[in-house]
Amino acid sequence: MSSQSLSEAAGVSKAWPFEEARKLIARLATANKDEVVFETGYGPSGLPHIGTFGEVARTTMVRHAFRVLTGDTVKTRLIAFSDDMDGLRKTPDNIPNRELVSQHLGKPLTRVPDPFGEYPSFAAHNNAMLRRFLDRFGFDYEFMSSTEAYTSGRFDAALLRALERFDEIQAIMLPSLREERAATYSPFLPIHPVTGVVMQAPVLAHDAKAGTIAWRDPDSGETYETPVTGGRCKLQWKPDWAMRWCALGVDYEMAGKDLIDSVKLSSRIARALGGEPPAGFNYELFLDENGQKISKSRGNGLTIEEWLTYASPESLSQFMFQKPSAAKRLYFDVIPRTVDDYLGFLEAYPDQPWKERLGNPVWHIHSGEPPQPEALEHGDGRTSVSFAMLLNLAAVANSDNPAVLWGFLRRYAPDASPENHPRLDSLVRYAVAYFRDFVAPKKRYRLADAVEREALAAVSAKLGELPASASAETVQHALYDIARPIPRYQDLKAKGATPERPGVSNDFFNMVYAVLLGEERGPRLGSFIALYGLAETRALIDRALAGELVGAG
RNA sequence: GAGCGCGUAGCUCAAUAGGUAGAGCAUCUGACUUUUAAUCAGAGGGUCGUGGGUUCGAUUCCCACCGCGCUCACCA
Repeated sequence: MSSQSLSEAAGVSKAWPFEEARKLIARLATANKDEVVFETGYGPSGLPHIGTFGEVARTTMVRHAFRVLTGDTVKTRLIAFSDDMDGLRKTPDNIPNRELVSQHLGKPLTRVPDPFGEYPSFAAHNNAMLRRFLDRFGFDYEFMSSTEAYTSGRFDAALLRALERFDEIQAIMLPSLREERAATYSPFLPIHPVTGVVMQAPVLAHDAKAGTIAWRDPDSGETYETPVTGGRCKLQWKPDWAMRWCALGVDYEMAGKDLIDSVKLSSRIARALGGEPPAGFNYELFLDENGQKISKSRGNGLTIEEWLTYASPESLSQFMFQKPSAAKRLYFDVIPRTVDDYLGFLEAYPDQPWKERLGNPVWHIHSGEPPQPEALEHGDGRTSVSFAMLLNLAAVANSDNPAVLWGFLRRYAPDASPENHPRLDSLVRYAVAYFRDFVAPKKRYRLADAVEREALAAVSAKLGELPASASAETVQHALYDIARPIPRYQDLKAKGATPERPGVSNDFFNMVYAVLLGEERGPRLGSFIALYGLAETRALIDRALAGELVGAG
């Protein structure tokens, strides 16, 4: 496992981050640059979502693969670019103070007040949300504000170049637009000197030498001559993207498949500006359970908060690593499987040769340093605990208390604890959350009839007599002895059963599950009661007999 | 109209360097604690969408076709 074999394996790895990184190396060979810039962009709404995570996570994987391929001899940067100079198109539905915001329609988001009253502007609020989001996952990035880049003059040279190539840009853009739109299209959008609105007005004239455009305000009829520099104009989206690539020297940017045409147009514009469009690829979109595109407005699919309620960020990275070029359905059911995929890869990693390690998602997820897998030690071996198993266990334990699950785990591995298995503990907590939200609400309790009430009362009385520390075995036998005399539950066909000492049929236990747990099946009752607590079980029986569970279920 | 993705076991999906198809769940069988599986062992089940081509050999590469679905064509 020398570093030699790592770099050899990296050179031929078929894992997609390496394939992407190789595109960059090829690009670098002709570009004569000493650093590589990765970019991810964010629209005006700025609110981070699961796709935001995916794009940054995937870009970070390519960046890391590139660093390994080049032996970290080339500087890399990841720019998180916020389009906060875009005009506010419509008032969002999900904000307070909508009337305040609606007075500023059309202005750059950095000049719209923050409806939440916490930041100097709406854009500042959204940008803060974005950064908090990215920081939460520990992404390494440089934040960049479009407004700041424009007003600081950082884009000035590229803007003047764009003005110079005005006609070339129009020649690229106009054929892609409908006739009526093409008639008024301008790559430059002046900021109205009086109202501050981002104007979509036809350009009457452009003067590359003076660095200005002339345009007419359609409302007042007044004409203005506005410099394209210093934040007094911004560019329309596709030219904007192209200009930014050139100004910032962006080498790599990926985008969703819905942007294929935009990437093509922006790339042509970038060449017209004398630049080379970045490498990158178009990833497939995420679909919901029914194969529909996930959209925030429709609220289908899965949100990142939902994912992180039931599984770790690493498992989400695992999902994002898998085949970006294939459409993936992203809905609740994929979580447990993805988590277990991740755990499986984590477990396989230490024993793999480099060639396979570099194709192993956990190498990419953890930037080449995946953590040790956590397994339970028991007897002569180690057992890894899968998420599916924990979900099952949570249902069996019928508890949303992690300590109860740990009680079951400790029966298996007495030395295990949340302290010495922290990641397993978080897995337990996720499983419990799943139980609480998806299993518990589906419980359907039923009322006990006269015979069942009597049996349960007898169980409760018996539990009252036993010491609180009674073993699972003791409780189990006590249950048999209670059910045995009841004709309804006698089973003469049970193994070892005699007419004098009949066996106990499943019906007894099924009754307990249905009445006490609201389930058709359940845990081995002796074990369950011993762990759940004798007093707690008696309280549960009291509630069941009082009919409280039926209402609650 | 343009650009994609996907068609593999009943279901959900794998198969990263062409070489006799795998997993999980489901189903069935057996063992075991006098019920219930965080148990163990095993079984069944697929002409890898259709038809061609390249090859000693194709689920894999190429072409065509069929089916399902998505995206774009207003704005970002």
